[in-house]
Amino acid sequence: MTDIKLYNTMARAKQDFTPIDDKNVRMYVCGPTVYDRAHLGNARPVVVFDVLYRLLRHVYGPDHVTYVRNFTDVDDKINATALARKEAGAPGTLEELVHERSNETIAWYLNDMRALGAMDPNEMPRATEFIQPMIDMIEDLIAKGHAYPDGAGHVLFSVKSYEDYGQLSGRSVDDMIAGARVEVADNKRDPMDFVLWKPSTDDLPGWDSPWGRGRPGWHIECSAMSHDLLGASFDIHGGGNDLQFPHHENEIAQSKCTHPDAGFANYWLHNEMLQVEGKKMSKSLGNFFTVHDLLEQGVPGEVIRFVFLGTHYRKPMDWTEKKRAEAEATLRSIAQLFGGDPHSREWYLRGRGNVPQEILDALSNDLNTSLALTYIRKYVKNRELSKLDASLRLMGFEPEALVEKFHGFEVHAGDNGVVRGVSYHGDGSVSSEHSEVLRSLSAQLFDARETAMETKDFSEVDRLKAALLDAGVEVRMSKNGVELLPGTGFDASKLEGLL
RNA sequence: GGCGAGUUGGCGGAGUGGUGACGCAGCGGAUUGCAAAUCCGUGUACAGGAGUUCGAUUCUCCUACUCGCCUCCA
Repeated sequence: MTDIKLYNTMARAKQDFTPIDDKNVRMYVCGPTVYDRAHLGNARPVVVFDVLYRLLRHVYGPDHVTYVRNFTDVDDKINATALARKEAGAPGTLEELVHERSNETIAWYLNDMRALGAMDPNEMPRATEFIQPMIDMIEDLIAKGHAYPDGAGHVLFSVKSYEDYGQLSGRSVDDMIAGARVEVADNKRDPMDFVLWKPSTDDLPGWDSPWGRGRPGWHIECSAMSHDLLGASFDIHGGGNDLQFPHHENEIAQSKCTHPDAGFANYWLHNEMLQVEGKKMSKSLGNFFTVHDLLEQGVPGEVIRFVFLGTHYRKPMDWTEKKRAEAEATLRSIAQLFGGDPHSREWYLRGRGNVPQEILDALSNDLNTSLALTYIRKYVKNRELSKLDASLRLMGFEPEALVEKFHGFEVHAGDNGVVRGVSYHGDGSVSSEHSEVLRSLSAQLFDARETAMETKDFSEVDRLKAALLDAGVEVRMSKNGVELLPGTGFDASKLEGLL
């Protein structure tokens, strides 16, 4: 069995991964707050942990891994949208409108993430479905002396009651107070105490609780949901490193205090943040965009995934136009390898090959996806289709989809000594009308070239070629034939009048 | 101010106690009517300083710089 090594934030070291139960490897990843479209940064942990999920399934078996990723659907921004809709005259109660907004953004999220090749987790719990377990947990924390109500509808967690508080993020409560950037509130016994439950006004969603009508704080949901779905002890807990503090620290405090004898999560994995052209993505810098924006612009999800996997998950990843273009070129070459020559399709017929050990070794070494992609490039270069196919699949790329999306459209005109004619491969991205034009042009260019080879007058050939290039069509000629490949900048209108 | 991460060739990006991937770009060549594509070849890189060592880019310390978190945030 492949030995997996993972960098455990808790230990600040790469460790051998040993699951609690190798028949049920359990992973929890903090999911999105579903108030709007997922931005590109939201997609990084999804892709990172999707690779880990696939690796775990490969190593332990697809039926022996449980992956849970939550949706946070208790949030003021969701409420604000719902309230605005209600005020604009939308039918339904506020609760219904909140639920409607969450449903809407969850559907967007799943569509976008699937476009990136991310598998759906086994469970995708919503915070609003786990209010009672949260209330139960809060009551238990109060009973054990780790939390206290303030009498005004809040319940707070007492960080001083948990001596290991700060272990994950390497901070001490005293240091943080010294940093003096903590919110001062007179209902807190300690400035670092955080909210488990807070009151809701009438215009906010709320649930009845022993402390009055209210809603849960942010951190308690993950403690409650992971416990319900994975148990008091599970293997991996993941998320972006911005969640390390305070979110994960607080989760640990809540869960460990509720279940003092359990280990909660054994391995804590954190991905680094994403940047755009060297800068943090932010609305004020004008470099903020969603996954959906990119997809709409015609950037295939596979390209986004490929770019993401090119950088190790624990390093900041810079999304740049140049990387986008390089990834697209690489995927195109893969597609042409699989789809270009019918003879190469024997890879379909031979069945699935084994994943090369070097790929497994790379991924098992704390998800060295960048190194794995290096091997993938090597397989492309050496035309090792079986290895390439198996490796791509493990990393979440479907060769069939790559062929369909990136092989694009090409026209061959030529003479193979037996048959003289025109063939083409299309994926529907070029209309049939345009494909007819291209087919005619390819035949015309081939004939013109044959003539020119005898007369040595290449003016007509050059005229056609220049016009095709201008229209965004790549032209490849040899004595065997002509290939026309419309590229991303293909403009069919520029071909009018050539025929 | 506190905590943490990082600094590898033109760019991106792995990795290692013993001359150092890979991709892109560049350069040279083959090929091509010219190109494109392809193929072959090609690179005085490991922030600076000190230390450990037979030997460090890889380990330790210091300095500089960059970035993140500390507030909703993946």
